[in-house]
Amino acid sequence: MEARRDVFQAIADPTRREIISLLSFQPMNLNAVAGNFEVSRPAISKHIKILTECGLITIRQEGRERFCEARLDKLNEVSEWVEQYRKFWTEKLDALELYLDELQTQNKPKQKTKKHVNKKRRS
Amino acid sequence: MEARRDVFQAIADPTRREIISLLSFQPMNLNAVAGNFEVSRPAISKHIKILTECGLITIRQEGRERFCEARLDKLNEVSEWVEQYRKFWTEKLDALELYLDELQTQNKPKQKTKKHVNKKRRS
DNA sequence: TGTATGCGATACCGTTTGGTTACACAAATA
DNA sequence: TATTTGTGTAACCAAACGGTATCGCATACA
Repeated sequence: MEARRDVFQAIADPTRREIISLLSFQPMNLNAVAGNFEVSRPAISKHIKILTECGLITIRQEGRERFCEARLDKLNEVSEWVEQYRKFWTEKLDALELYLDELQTQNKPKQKTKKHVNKKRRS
Repeated sequence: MEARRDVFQAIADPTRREIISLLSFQPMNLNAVAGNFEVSRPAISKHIKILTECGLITIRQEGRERFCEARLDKLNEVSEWVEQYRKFWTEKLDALELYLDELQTQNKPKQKTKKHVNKKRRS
């Protein structure tokens, strides 16, 4: 079970993405994490190990319990890789979006975003 | 070789990420793509197939050649998934901000935060 | 027409993945 | 002290992965 271990490979598995989601709310010990899934506890333990190996979560030992905490800054690597291609899928609609943005700004000029909205972001 | 086939799994392989990079510059036929790698042509063919199956590239047949074109808008799925966690790694102030948001929510429960805070989620 | 090219498809192979059951063991609890 | 709880680990398994070599077959070209 030793191999290439990077963030891209770590988030490829849907169960691991769910674990990340869970832990983004609050740290949990391993059994608590496992309680949210159908699969066995050792299976989750392996996923946790993988996530730990690539730095997406850290373990804090506390007595016999091991609390897992999300370290989501490692996702920045994925973000940067993806974002370099954003221009390939936003370009066409940029004009429209700009128009909509300005419309919104005119209507509600007071609304502060405070969220680094990452400008273009279409679904 | 049939299985789960989604964008996350597709970009997990470094060779496939390189193929995406190549094709983001211009469409190329399959042999041209394969020419950029050490591995054999059938191996690249398989990668191309996987990328096609999850919509990251499209094939345009032209005589006996098959031109591969990147359809990077499919990366939006990855982008959206990652970006929902951005607040966990961008600025340290974000934690404070989240805290303040929740405080505000408690004080004025009517004010919608638009941040899906999602406390607990145990089953 | 004969030959070279571009590529799919198949068969095969070793390794990795994601899962299981079973056991071991320290820490917490009764 | 006896027992429950939280977890690691080992052994095992089927399937998927990433690769290869090879054959076949249109299409293009000499």
